[in-house]
Amino acid sequence: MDTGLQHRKKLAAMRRIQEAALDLFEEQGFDEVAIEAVAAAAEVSPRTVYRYFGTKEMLVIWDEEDELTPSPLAAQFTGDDPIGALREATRAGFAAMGEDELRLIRRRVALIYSHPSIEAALVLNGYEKSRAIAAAAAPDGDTLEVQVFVHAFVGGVLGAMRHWWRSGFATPPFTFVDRALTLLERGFTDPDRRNPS
Amino acid sequence: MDTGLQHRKKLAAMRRIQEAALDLFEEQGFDEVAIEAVAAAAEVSPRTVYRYFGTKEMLVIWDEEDELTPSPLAAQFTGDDPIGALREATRAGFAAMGEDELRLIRRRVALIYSHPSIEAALVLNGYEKSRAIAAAAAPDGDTLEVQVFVHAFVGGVLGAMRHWWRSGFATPPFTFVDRALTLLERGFTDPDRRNPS
DNA sequence: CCCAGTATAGGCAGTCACTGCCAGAAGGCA
DNA sequence: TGCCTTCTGGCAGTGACTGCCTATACTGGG
Repeated sequence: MDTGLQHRKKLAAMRRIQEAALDLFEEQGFDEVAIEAVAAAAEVSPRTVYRYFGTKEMLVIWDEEDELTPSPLAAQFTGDDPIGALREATRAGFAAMGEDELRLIRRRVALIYSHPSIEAALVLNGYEKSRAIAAAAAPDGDTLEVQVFVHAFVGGVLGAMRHWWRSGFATPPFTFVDRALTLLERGFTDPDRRNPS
Repeated sequence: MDTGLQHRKKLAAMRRIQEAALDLFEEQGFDEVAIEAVAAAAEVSPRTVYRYFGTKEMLVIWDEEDELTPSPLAAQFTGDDPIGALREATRAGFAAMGEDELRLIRRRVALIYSHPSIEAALVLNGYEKSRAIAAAAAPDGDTLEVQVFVHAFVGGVLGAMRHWWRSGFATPPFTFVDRALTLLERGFTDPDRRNPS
């Protein structure tokens, strides 16, 4: 992992840019804010914003944690219980979060689900990462089962996050992810009677 | 349903525009073709293309069948077995298709999964429609279970379609959708041992 | 058949996301 | 300190998408 001055300055700038972007998006709306305005607020050039984030949506989606993780998931995945591994990884991830990080995530989630274009970018992001992990964990990563599982899994987790948002962030997010994973595990047979005796 | 001359002309134009668009996209690549070129090939103005399809991605995603259906799904959904209803609707849908329609779908699917931006638009499209159906079918359409189910279902079906594409369209598409729905029904407990004795 | 009244297509100009290119500045390293 | 690599900023360009206005095509009634 790179720890030189350049890299640290870049991360600091990205944090500053994302902060400025979230402020402006919340204040004026995602579509009403031009990248130029974000760049001005963060005191960098528009060109740099694009170099760092690639797309406007990534200003919201980008998560600093993702920079670090060298896919601890892929390793766990070779085991017998991928969903369990996922559950544990998610639990640990949320548990390790401070209140500041959680607040940042809430801001980002609210923006994501209020703006279809951002949600679309997030879904795709999830598909790609998950497929990469699946490919790393299983050599036969192209079976129907794996494709369906990856897509359903990403969909399920994003559905849980969406519900977390819709419910005003009332409950800790892991609760929802946990329940979503349980649903995926058990299957959707007769969803109208989901809580048997 | 509108059946006036204007409406019929519009649909005819949309078919012509989509046909022209698919030809050009396959020939030169989605990103390399400007809307202006599509409009020229279909002999309409660029402004009209946007009025009809809204976005470039919709040129690929748009399905004429969707125009007609007044959501026969929503009605079936109130029953005890939504997945069964889905399965039956999908089966009937594919069965009613002629070879021409199937060929058209294959072209569109190939383009969709070759271009992330189109796939993203399709996912979102699926989410929205499914949520609308869910809301129409269930008054409490905002529970975690419904959100997770809708997202997982759309993801699962799109994963199946992706696999259909990856496998070179070798098997009839309903086979994959059927298996995907079965996976969703039964759940993903221990996906490494999916085919028990 | 014709005549309002309404809906629709085309043209124009503008905004903005995003990109390739080049010159200048700054970090890394001996 | 000085060279080399890497990164930032400015510039010009492409193309998706939109609002506005005019011309044209359809529609329903006489």
